[in-house]
Parts: sequence; C-alpha cells; structure tokens
Amino acid sequence: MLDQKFVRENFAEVKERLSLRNGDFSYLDNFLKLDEERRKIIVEVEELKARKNAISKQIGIYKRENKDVTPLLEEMDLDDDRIKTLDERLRDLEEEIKLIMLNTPNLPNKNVPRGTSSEDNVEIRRWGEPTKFTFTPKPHWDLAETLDLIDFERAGKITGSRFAIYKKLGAKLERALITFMLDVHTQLHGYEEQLPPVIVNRDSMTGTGQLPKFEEEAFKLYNNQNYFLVPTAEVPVTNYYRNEILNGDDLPISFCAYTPCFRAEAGAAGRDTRGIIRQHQFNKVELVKFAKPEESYDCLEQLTRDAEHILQLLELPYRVVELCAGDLGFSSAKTYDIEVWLPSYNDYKEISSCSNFEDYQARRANIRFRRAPKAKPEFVHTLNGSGLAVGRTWAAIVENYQQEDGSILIPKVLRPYMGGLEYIR
RNA sequence: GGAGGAAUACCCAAGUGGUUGAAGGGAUCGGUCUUGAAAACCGACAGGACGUGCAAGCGUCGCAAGGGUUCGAAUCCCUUUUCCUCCGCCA
Repeated sequence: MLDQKFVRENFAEVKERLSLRNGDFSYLDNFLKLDEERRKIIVEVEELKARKNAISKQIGIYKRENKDVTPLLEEMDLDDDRIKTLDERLRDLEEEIKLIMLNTPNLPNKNVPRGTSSEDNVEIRRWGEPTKFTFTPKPHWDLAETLDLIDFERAGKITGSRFAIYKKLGAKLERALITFMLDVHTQLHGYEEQLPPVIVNRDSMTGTGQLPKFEEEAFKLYNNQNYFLVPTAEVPVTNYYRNEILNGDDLPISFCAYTPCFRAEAGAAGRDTRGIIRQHQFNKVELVKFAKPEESYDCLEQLTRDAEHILQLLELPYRVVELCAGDLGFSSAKTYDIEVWLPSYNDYKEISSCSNFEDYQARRANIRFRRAPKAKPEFVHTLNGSGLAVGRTWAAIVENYQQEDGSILIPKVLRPYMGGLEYIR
C-alpha cells in the first residue's frame, strides 16, 4: 500500500510513476476528493467529540456534588445526531479510500527500466553457456515418461489437468532438490528455516498483495471462504511479522521456507501445457528478507546472488534480467528474474523472481521496526525471491543433464541427496 | 464437536459504569552513592494511528478485535479471534 499522505502531497509524481506500469490510474483522482472530505469531517467530528467529552466530565462532577444535570444533558442531545451522521460518513469514506489504496500497485523504483512488456526487460548477466548436445535433446516430459519419473495421466484422473505425480527416482530427485536448496540457504547463506502453514487467511493474502485484486488467481477453501491455499511461501513467511514492531538491531532478518504452491493459472489457458513448467501445484523454496530501508537494495542483490548460487552449484546455465516497469508484479518496486536454460524451449525460462517491495507490503501488513528503543517506528522493507522453483529446476536438470542413451546424469552436489546415485536410467 | 474459564503495558498484576486521561511490583533506562559493582534511594517508563498547527502544542481514537447500550465503559450487552481446563474424536 502506498502512503496516503505521500500520495496526497505528491500526487502528480505518483500518477506519473504509476503510469510507467500498464494500466489506467485515472480513478486515483477520486482519491484526492475523498481524502479532502475525510479530513474536513475529521476536524468537525473531533471538535464535537471533544466538547461532548468535556460535558460528560462535567456531569460526573455535578453528580458527585448532587447538582442538577438536565441543562448539560440537553446541550448534548443536539451534538449526538450530528456525530453519528459524520461518523458513518467517515467510515464509508475510509472504506472507499482503503479499497482504492489496496487496489493501487506499488510505485516502480525510479531506476527501473522503462518498458511495457517482457520484451523491454534488461539482461544483467549470464552464467554458463546454453547446453550443447551432440544429439537431439528431448523435452523433460518425454524423458520423464521413458524413465517413469512422472505420471501425468493418472494425476489427471486423480485430480485434473496441470497436476503431476512424481514417481520413483523422479520423486526422489524432487525431494533431494528441496533438501539441497534448504541446506545451502541455511548453512551457507544464513537463512533461518520455516515450515509454515500452506493455508492462510484473508488478512495474510491482503498483507502481501495477492488480495483483493487477484482473488481469482488463488485457490479458496470451499468450506471456509476466509482460507486460501498459499500461492507461494512468501505469504505465510512475510506475514510472520504482521502487526509487529521489530528491533532494528535484528535487521536484516532472513527466512527460507519450502512449501507446495497453488495457483489457479486463470489466464494461462494454453500456455506451457506440456510438462511440469506450469502446474496448479508445485514445490518451491522461498527466500524472504526484512530490512531497513537504506539497506534493502543491497539485500536484493544478496538475495538474488543466493538464489543464483543454487544454479551455479547445480551447474545449470542461466541469466539474470531486470524487469521493466511494465512487467513488474503488483507489489514490487524492483524485480530481477533468474532464467534457467531450458533446451525444450530453446530459451531461458523463469526459475526465480527476486523482488524488493520496499515498504509496500510492510504498510499493508503493518510490519515496522525501531532504530532505537524509544524511536518512532518505521516500516521495514520486505524482499523475497524463489530459491528456487523446484519443479522447474527438476525439469532443467533432466533436460540439461540428459545423455545420448536417454539417461540423466545427476549433478555432483545432488548425489549425496540421491543415495550416491550417478545416473537415472 | 460439547461444557466451562481467560485475554489490561516487556513480564506479573489491581481494577464491575464517572479525578483510571489505567494502581502496585518486577524488568529496563537515567541519576545519587561507590575505587568499580551490587544493594539502597531518587527519577523516567501504556503504545501507536489519525487530524490540526510554522512550531511548542492541542484534539480524536486507544485496556485481544469489531459492533452496541449510556451524557459517560477496561468495567454492561452482542459477534469474532486466540489461549487454558475437562469430555468426545483423531494422525
């Protein structure tokens, strides 16, 4: 959420920066009007309440002294209706303003490249070279079928499309990747591990920005409309500190968490229909940081490096791109996507998205910190990134490490997690 | 799921309608004393949001959350949440 005061006082700048995103923000003009009325009403109603409080206090004193209070009571009656009317109007105004604010995305950071689509994203760096083959490589869905690593058909029977059953060494590889990623982040990068609920409530979904605007993207529980399946561990882990004031000395705080992730993929019909690239349920290890404002952009660099490190250890070629303003997620001020080389796409494919939300989520979720014991609380900056999307990593390994005989060479760092196995065949 | 009980500051805790605009203790911070520390003593210590003002300040709200009753609510009523005890069920 943007700071109301900031929007009011820097209205032109806010609109200009928002306009870098795709979308129509003319509705914001209404905010100014509502906000002005709101403040006018506050002035009036608070004055009435102050008077009322004073009279009530007088009544208390009169009663103790056994004086007649009827004149005071009469004076009060007039105020009462007016207060009620104003309070109701105020509540409506505040609700309306809140709705506007909750539906307004974050301001892109000033240094974010301009652009309207992923075409305008800027490549920052590459690591490794796209894998070369002396034979025609197969897509992971073919390899998975031949090696009996995934059963898509029965998953369709059991649940529906865009679900998969990992089998045998396929299941073990997925499990190995999860453990490997968590081990690297906790042991090498200083993240604290969490294993959070995969069902969260409406307030949590609102805190990180999934609601109210993107409700159709989320899986909702049928018997409790207040509960949602997590689309990412970002939601439970960021909301860990909702409505809390942290000690500034403890920042930055770094958490990592594995969860399955659930996405409706409402607008994605026909996209990535083969394989495990786009599923309704997938596994992900997420990195989350809470930082002081002045250090959050350093934290974003570090978090991105931490995610990249996984690919380096797995020796998978990738590149890092910075998203242009038009391609930024709703809550993000700046985002790096990490894209792994995927032979079946003959292209780089997103495997991690690392973002600095600045104080946007913190204001929604009311997460603050104090620099010193008595200091005024300030909003923290929140960051997160995939470290990494496990299913896509699985696909990248299977495709990039495939051998001419159809077997999969297991990356060295994963072998301890695979019982020393060298090949899947 | 059923029956009870509870929720006040960092912690313990008083408080059942009108100087409680929240007692007391502990912890913490500052000071006196001391070579230093402890103890003792003195002082500070209910947050935060919003509004208003150049500012000092003032005002509104605030005792789990949200409503309500009342001139006035921590105190009465309703709803919700969380925790505890017992019973049932269950991995």
